[in-house]
Amino acid sequence: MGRKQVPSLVKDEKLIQKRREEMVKAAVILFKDKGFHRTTTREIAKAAGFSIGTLYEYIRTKEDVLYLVCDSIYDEVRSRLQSEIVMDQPGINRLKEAIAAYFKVMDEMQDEVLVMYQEAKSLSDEALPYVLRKEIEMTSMFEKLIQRSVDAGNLNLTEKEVNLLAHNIMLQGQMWTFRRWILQKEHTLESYTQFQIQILLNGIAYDQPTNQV
Amino acid sequence: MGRKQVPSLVKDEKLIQKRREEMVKAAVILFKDKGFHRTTTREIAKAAGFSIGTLYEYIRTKEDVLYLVCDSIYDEVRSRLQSEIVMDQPGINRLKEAIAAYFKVMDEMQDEVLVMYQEAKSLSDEALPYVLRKEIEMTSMFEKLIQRSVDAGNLNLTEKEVNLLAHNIMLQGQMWTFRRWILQKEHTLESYTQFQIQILLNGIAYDQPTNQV
Amino acid sequence: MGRKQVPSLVKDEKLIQKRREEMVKAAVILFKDKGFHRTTTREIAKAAGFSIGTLYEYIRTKEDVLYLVCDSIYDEVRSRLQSEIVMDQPGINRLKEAIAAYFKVMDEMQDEVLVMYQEAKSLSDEALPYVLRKEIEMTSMFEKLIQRSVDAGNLNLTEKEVNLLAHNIMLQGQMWTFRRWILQKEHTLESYTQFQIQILLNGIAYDQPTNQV
Amino acid sequence: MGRKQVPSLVKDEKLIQKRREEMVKAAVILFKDKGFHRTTTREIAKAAGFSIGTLYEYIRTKEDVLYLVCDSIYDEVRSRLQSEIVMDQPGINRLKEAIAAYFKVMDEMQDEVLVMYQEAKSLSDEALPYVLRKEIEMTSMFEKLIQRSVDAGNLNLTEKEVNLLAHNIMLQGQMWTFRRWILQKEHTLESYTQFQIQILLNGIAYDQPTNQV
DNA sequence: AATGAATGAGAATTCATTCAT
DNA sequence: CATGAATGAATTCTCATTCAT
Repeated sequence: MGRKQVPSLVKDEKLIQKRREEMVKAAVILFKDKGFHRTTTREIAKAAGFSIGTLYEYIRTKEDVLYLVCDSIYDEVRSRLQSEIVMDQPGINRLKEAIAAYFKVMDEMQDEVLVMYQEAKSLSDEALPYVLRKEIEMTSMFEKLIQRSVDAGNLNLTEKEVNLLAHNIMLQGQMWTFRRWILQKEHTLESYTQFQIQILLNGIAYDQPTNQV
Repeated sequence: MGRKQVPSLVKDEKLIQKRREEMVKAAVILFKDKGFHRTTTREIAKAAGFSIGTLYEYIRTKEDVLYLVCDSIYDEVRSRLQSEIVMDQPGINRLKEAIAAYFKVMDEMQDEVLVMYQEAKSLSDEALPYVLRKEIEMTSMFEKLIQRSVDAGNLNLTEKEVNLLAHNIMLQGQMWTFRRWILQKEHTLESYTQFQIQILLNGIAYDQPTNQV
Repeated sequence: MGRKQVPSLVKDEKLIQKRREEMVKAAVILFKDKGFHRTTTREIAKAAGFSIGTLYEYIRTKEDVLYLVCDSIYDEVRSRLQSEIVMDQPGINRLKEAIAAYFKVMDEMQDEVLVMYQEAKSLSDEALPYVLRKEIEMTSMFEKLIQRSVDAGNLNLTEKEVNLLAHNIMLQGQMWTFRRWILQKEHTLESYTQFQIQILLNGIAYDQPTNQV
Repeated sequence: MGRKQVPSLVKDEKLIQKRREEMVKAAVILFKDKGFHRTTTREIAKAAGFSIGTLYEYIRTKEDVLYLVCDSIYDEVRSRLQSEIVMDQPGINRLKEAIAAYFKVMDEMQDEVLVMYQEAKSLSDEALPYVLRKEIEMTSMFEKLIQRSVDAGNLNLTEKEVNLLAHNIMLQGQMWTFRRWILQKEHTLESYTQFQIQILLNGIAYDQPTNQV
């Protein structure tokens, strides 16, 4: 639901999925290395293991590859996240765990995350909204988690503050990859996670006086 | 100090500076609109008001333009910041004022900031370090401010935490432009600033119980 | 007699004929719309109702389709013409009737005629003579009709003049389709036919003074 | 007046004209030989004596070349015609001379005429009207000549007949090139001209009884 | 210093044809 | 016989860069 249709000349749906996976996998590596614009369609085809003609049996334009890449990365992030997060129980600790899980996924998928956020801007006006929607969906996942703690009386936040907090979480996860060149020199994922959670939550939680997480 | 030399065929330094300013001004607008790769050197020259031949009298490659753009934006950010921040006196309030001033500058220079962070990755391995260094310098400006509060006993943070906090500040400023499509729909710069400062500081300041900024 | 052999991988002659008819029918529509070069073999196959693989079971190259199209149109023109023309009796009126019948067929088969004369030039040096021969055959049909009137003493023309007159008739029929964009705005088929016959014949017939047809 | 603007990146109008002439000259030869679609832009550039890059400094698309070719041929035809036709005096003989002059120009410019009428259909919907208008203009030149003889009482024709007669003349001129493969085997330009004029006029002129021209 | 015409390597995309299933 | 996925040569067009004037 809500996914942009990328037309293919090939009919076999299974095959389409398989080939596109190969294509996306190859493209991520290339995009990470050289960026979307400096990567040629021929390189993508070659790296994916098929001919340029075959590539174009599964997409319409080079930009389609970028869209598929972004789409696929979001799906992967979400799927990994869902397997790590238990959303059944409320509470600050659930939220903390979710944040940590999210940071972990960002850490594991650094290359993909980097590619997605660096190159998404090259999507056409038509494709971009689909990708932005996914970002909003992920953000609202955190909003819901935070809201639960608010509802449970563990946090005292207005709606706008909940929203902003969710954005902060999202961006701090991305920051770990964007600023890897400096952050990952000086911090481990664990220390980074610990401190960010502390900053995010301790200022706003009721049970403050003690500074521990 | 630490600026990459961009060679020019023209001798007159005054003229070089003038032409490059025109060129950068034109390029920022174009890059914001179409991105670095989709902007042609012809377009830059035309928008800057001179011929393609003249453009190449003042740069060596298209990438030089990007470097000059990034360089110039950093200088502008810093210069605006410095005129707003009083660094002579320590204290949490000074820090808060600095953060607010930084957010304000980011807000005023949204287009430029967007261009710089979106396109800097297209810089060559040779030019990139010069730009990253500027980012580090700006970050350490905040580090110093924070450190003063630590030294003055207003904050209790390890060196790594100071570093991370500075990064958080930097990124939150950028986030205001990156996520403008969603943030600026729901928040004003003032409310955004207020809340981010609250999150950043209240969790770590000694004088917590009261939730004011 | 005198038809170019287009090889097929399929043995069943009935089937070959059936498939080729489907293919030609589809191709005429496409060629009329987009021209031979802008029409793809895939489109032809699809419009004909079978797969690209099947198309190539019945032809060797795309040009074969064009040849089959031209060939088929000529056959259709001739067949329609023969059912309308009575060649048994001589006389000027027979000739006039034949011309009118020919113009009528051209009018009915406008699309096909247009395609044939516009695209025949794309035939290879090998195939072209077969098509030209058909044109010559049709021309000489008119030559024979005219010659009969000459032999019967109704017209006074040299052999070369008979030939040229036949060409004029042929071209005036085609002109009705070629220049449809202007002619068919200002004339009906009937008025066009009337006047052309008048021009063609009254100048050369013995019984001139009266200007009637 | 009424000419489609073909944009060029080059500013020097003189140069544009010169290069386009070279380009058209080269293209006519190639188009005659292989047709528009089978001729590549690289071939055109090479034959014109400049690089592919330079070619595209003077046109926007390949189709522009075709338009320039058609446009230039029409201009050439008209200019040659005007230098041969005296339009000051009326009379049947003036008309006959004009027809002969037109046939002569068609004969001299066979290659160009062939190219124009075979390939004009490949023009876009946007460019085609400009070319058709030229055809109409030429046709109405003959209309005017015929009308004069009508006005002078030498011919007795309705307006529609005048129009159709003009079309006949136009097409007979073109026919000399279209059907060159057969006509020019059996006729000289002179005999062709003589006979066509006789057919066209003798049937409609008042002074008929004697069949000579 | 300024200009802008010339260059050609390079990039995306198409499409006739083949061939394994 | 029928299918349609695979192929890659070929084509149009772009654009950073140069250099003669």
